[in-house]
Amino acid sequence: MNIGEIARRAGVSRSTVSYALSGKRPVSAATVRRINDVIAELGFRPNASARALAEGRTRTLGLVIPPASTRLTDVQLSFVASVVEAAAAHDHDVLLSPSGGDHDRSFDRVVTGRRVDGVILMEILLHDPRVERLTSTGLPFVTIGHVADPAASWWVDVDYGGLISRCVRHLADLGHRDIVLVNRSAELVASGYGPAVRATAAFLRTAAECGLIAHDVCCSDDPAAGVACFEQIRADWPEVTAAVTINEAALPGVQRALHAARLDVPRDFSLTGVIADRLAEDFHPPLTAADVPAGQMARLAVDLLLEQIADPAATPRHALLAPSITLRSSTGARRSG
Amino acid sequence: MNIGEIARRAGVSRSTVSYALSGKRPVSAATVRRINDVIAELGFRPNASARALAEGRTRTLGLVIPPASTRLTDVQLSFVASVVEAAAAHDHDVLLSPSGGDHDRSFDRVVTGRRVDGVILMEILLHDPRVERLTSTGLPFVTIGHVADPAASWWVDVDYGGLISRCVRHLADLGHRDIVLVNRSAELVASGYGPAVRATAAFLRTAAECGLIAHDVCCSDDPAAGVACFEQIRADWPEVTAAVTINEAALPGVQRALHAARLDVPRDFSLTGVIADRLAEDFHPPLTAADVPAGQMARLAVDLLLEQIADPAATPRHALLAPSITLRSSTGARRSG
DNA sequence: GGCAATCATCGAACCGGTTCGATTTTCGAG
DNA sequence: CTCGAAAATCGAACCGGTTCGATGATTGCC
Repeated sequence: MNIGEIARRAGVSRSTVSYALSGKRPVSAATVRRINDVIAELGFRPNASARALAEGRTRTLGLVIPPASTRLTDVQLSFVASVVEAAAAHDHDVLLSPSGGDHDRSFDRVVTGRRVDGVILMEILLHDPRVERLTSTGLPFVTIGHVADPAASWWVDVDYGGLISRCVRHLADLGHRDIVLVNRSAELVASGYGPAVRATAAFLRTAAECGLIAHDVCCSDDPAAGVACFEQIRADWPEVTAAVTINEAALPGVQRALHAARLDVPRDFSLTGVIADRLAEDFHPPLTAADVPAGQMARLAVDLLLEQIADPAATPRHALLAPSITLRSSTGARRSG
Repeated sequence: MNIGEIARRAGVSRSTVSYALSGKRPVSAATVRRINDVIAELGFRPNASARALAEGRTRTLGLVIPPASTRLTDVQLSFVASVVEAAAAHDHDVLLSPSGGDHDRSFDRVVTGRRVDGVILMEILLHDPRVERLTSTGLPFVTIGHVADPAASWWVDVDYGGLISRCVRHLADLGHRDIVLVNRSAELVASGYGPAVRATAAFLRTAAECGLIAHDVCCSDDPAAGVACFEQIRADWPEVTAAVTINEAALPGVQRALHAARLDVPRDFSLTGVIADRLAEDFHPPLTAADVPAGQMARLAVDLLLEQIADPAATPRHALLAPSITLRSSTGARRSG
């Protein structure tokens, strides 16, 4: 069923059907009704490829996700789902492309084949080759996380630095003197993953400002690493009384290690950081933490991208989200002694 | 940059460029080289929409996922990522469409707008309206999970029934007499979600065959529900010594409840079921469980779908996976007394 | 050397929409 | 009743590829 067939049965030209459906030119009420009747009877949906070809846009957004090998975290997952829903709300579809590093076919196809009108790039690095490729093709894109020159590009990010600073001050206020940052994996930090890098910087700076003794460790994104990491901390720095973390995936392991060491939270040890609400509430006890507002970020990213697609020459816009820290039960005053 | 421009610069016709690139007709070596030189210099990627329009296929697969509101589980997430990678390996892209129930715009657009060559449908129900819609449009599709008439359609599934049976027999062999099934949410069961329904049936049947006393409870997909559910089990049926579960999301809660009740696994209580390897190994102690092989299912689903797209009239094929149960440390003999 | 078979290439039609300029119809004002 | 403007509709071009039939250039064979 195509527009020509509809036109024939309704006794009008193809262009009239097109105008009747799009409303871009007036069509008499009688004709519109006749066309609608035919469509209602036969069921017609314009061919998306033909429309894309004619209009020069696909009404499709690309979403570049980390490859399957990199285990996706819970937050990333809900981000993906939210992007799809936000796009759907604007009558757009989402094409997925797993891409880690430099080149890969999927990313190529999506970017250069005009399959999408714009791209959302997850998990970018401070110096990301994909950002450069996108820039050189002129395809509109929004990054999750920002790059070296923030003013020149479109992005949405969480203010990891600010949040970590507030976590540190919170612990300082509670009297803690020796604290540790449980970061994400060493590879991510080494490759210049923004949140990890900025968290480290803010952590060390703020700790110094508050006169605290600060350590930081990297930890792979899985529970087993969390156990090992925490045991290492206890062994190397037994005087540490509080931890700040941005590593959600390691949390179950940290929980187990705390338990194995017979440390009560928050009586013996305080724990806080940037953790999705869901996970923070599932912890025992519930964690004082800053939420990662994945849904909100997804909607913002889609909005920004559509805005950029509508006017590619517009001045880049961005959003730095600073969710508030929710006080729950995992932080408490250091026990004197 | 389009094919006409390439043709002009290479001094040949558009069709010659097309044949040179596709190899569907012989082109002289000299001409091929000239065309390749021009392309190398200017960079050309055929417009995907134009190609789709001309060829009548999009080289894109649709993946219908549960909506964001239904929190996606870890397995589902890795399934999505694996589908995208498997499709990419065959030079296909993946279009995401969140859809729960009956109608929704995204599903409509994807299905009726000829945006995709075929569809993979996750989380189907025994009687699923979307299956009927797809059937009536004639669009090739593969379901994850199977419907009432398994022979008539293409699907990939895990043999939940068989696995649960084996779990029950395993517990019976260990001497357990009173066991419980921790199912997924009551809503899912009520709506006819295949794995939940088949797990229940197999659980009750096998328990009866083994002469066990069997209970089954539904549990929402989150840790808090897991705690509540387990406490309820202890209160209502204190004689229960082992549980079988297919609810991965509730596991952290079950763990907490076991701990709170001061029950040692497997000394005081045995726990098994269908649980992704990753999660089973993260549990403390590691769970004796059947893996949900999401990656394998994804690759199979993509293979079947491409096969069906290539020959829509082919006899439906399907795959019922029965992963083996990995013995770990969470099941043990019932203590007599 | 002439004729057929083969190879390389071209031009045109087609996929199914959108859009622009032109044409026909309708209607009100003079 | 006529004329002109506005409203409704039409036809054709276009988006950028693929594909088919036709044409011209080579080559092999007798």
